[in-house]
Amino acid sequence: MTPNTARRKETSRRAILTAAFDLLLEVGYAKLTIEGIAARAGVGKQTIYRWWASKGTILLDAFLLLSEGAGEEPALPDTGDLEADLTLVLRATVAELNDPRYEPPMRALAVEITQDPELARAYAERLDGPLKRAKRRRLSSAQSAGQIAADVDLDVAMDMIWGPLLNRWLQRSGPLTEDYADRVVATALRGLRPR
Amino acid sequence: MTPNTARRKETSRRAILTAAFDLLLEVGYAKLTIEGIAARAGVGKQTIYRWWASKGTILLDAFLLLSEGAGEEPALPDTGDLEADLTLVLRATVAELNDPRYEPPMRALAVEITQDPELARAYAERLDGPLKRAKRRRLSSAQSAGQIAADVDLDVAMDMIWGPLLNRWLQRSGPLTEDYADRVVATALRGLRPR
Amino acid sequence: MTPNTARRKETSRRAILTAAFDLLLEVGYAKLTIEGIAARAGVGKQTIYRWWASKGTILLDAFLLLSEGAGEEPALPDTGDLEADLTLVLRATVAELNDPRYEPPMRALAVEITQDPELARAYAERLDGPLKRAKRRRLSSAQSAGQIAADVDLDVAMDMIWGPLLNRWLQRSGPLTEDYADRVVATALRGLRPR
Amino acid sequence: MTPNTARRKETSRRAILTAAFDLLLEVGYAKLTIEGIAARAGVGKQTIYRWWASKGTILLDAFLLLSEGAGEEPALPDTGDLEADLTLVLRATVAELNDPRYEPPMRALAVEITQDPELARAYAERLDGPLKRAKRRRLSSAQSAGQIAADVDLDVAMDMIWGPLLNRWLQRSGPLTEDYADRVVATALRGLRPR
DNA sequence: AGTTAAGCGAGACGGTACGTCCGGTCTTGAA
DNA sequence: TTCAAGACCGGACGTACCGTCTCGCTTAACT
Repeated sequence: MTPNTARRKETSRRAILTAAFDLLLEVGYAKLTIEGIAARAGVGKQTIYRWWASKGTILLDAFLLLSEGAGEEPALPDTGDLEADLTLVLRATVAELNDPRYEPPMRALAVEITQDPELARAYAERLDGPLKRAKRRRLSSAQSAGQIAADVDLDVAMDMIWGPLLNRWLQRSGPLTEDYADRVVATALRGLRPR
Repeated sequence: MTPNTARRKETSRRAILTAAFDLLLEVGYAKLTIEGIAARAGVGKQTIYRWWASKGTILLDAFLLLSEGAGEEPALPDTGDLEADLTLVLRATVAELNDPRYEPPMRALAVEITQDPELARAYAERLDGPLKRAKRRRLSSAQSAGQIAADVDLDVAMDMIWGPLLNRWLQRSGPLTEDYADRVVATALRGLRPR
Repeated sequence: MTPNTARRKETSRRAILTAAFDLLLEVGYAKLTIEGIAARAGVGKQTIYRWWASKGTILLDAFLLLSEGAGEEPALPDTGDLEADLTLVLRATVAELNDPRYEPPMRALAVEITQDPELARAYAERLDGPLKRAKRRRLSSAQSAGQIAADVDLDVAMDMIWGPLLNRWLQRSGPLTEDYADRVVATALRGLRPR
Repeated sequence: MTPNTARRKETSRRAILTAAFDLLLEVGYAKLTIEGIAARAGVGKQTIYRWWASKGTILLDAFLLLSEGAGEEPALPDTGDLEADLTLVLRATVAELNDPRYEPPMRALAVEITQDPELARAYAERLDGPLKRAKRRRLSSAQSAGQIAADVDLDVAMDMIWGPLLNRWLQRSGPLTEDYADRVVATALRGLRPR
């Protein structure tokens, strides 16, 4: 039943993931079809169905293909100035989310994740995990340096910094600008209460 | 081109929205089809296509049907204790997002919004707008009462309070519990920096 | 369940039958596909599946379309000379079975009939029936005229005259020539025994 | 190009032919696939493609496997009474054609022959040939004995005796009974004309 | 009150993609 | 070298829905 991974054709695998990515940019997610991917990749449909359970898992693998070979764990900048570092990072995130080359696949993946818990798990583990650990390391370093209170829950802190951005992007609840990123960082760090 | 609203059959409108809602719970969003809705509602497909532009707009109207007749603008509790009030409200939100009767349609709507800017606009205006205004009023009241610093950007504040929750729910990036809600409120209010 | 015949589109029906016939000649029966017929006819596949149960029934209808409007019952020539008439008719049959325009569809239909009793029934009733009655009428007339013994079973007689021809054609058990037709007629009429 | 027959594995050959025969009875000709035969025979698909050109040739070989070892040329009974002998033989043929164990494969082979002249040739030579020679010998013997007129064309005679039966079976143009067999023999022998 | 035209339920239609099945070829490793 | 196993490309299958299009019927609105 489970296919024999040893005999898998690597060229076909890459062709499929590349075709999926390219087509997504060309025709959009709504018109992205398995048949289209197979045709573009020069591959039988069965070869796709044999190795992937859904369009979402193809997208996830396509993303992973991009970072394949990168190898190393990613890291956030750590100049010692937390606010400056976060501002830099969030501005980069804003730029990426607005980039017409990355927005469509990311949005497509987000949509699939919303509907598929299993895919969400795989995403969390394979794509988001390394990034999340990098974020946590930076916050942890800031906490050690006394820039974040010792009793702050870093997981909540991460959600409070990146959540608003992602949410505004996903829900289109407002324009996604550098200015907005800056304000989020500033507000998250200083808190809402008067001092 | 635009059909004559005056002649519209109200019973069919309600039947369609109700059928859409019911089917969503029964078969899930992936298997929710226009044909299925029409059949369930005892209605011709054309009647649906005549009045709605997409599945997303049907879902939006279905939600609005629920709150139809409610009439009044919603309001958040205001006991004077901001943290207590927010905790209460976010716990309720958590409960709603976990409710098997509300989760599927909300998630479906979120998915459509992610992919359709026009629907996002309609959602922001008709469904989310009143709620957002209520949230803003409560924070504004807290600001007047000196519980929130005068120079805090209330829009960012709102995103920082509700964003993490929504994000965790949409992305399934972690369990959505009352405890999490409490920690978000507490962290948002006091900020991350040591005092 | 059963589609509404009243709303059936006659142009599509004819386009499908014509396309099936034409394709059969062009690509041969082995490569005749429903998809191909639909594409050639400019019709959705569903329209074919809605009205026909199998490729065989399409073929049968395509044949019937040819004789549509002919209206009248066919008749065999009756000059009073049975042997001459039969010889004429069998030679015509040989010519038809060898005609590259008629052989492929006839063979295809024969193949389908071999495998599908229900289709065989429909064929017997709608296509072969009128022809068989004509044959029987001619033999009956000969019997009345004293050219065939009164106690001969006309159904067996028919099979004995036309069966060898059809069989040789279907089974390709030998060349199908006018000479063969002549010999069959002669032998059938006079019997095998010496007189 | 042609594989080395010397190295051919006899067990696989028999397994394939047996599997084909068994599957034909189990699932019917329409669902008889090369893959299915290979799987049932415990054989790679390539092994089938290496040695057989088509499903029809497999069927033909499967039939030949049945009579393998029989070795001797078959012969029709020859009691001196032609009509009795033929009646006996045709009744046996009727029984065979109605036998649920033999009908499906014979019909399948007939279908393939209808569509494939090359297979028809092979069938005529290897399977039908011996039988036909036996029939011819019996008629020839009858002719020598004066039971068939000297100038009767024995090939036509054979077709006239066996053709109606085969035809009725293939075309399902009527019930295939012993009575019918008897009538065919009687009518063929005495001819249609009054004496 | 009678006529007209819209909305309506129904569902056939031309299409597109689905996910499956199988054909025929090719590759791998064991015998 | 043959073989069992099975991945591969290709392509047809029969199904499900899409969004459009008639078809009569019902039902307001406007003579």
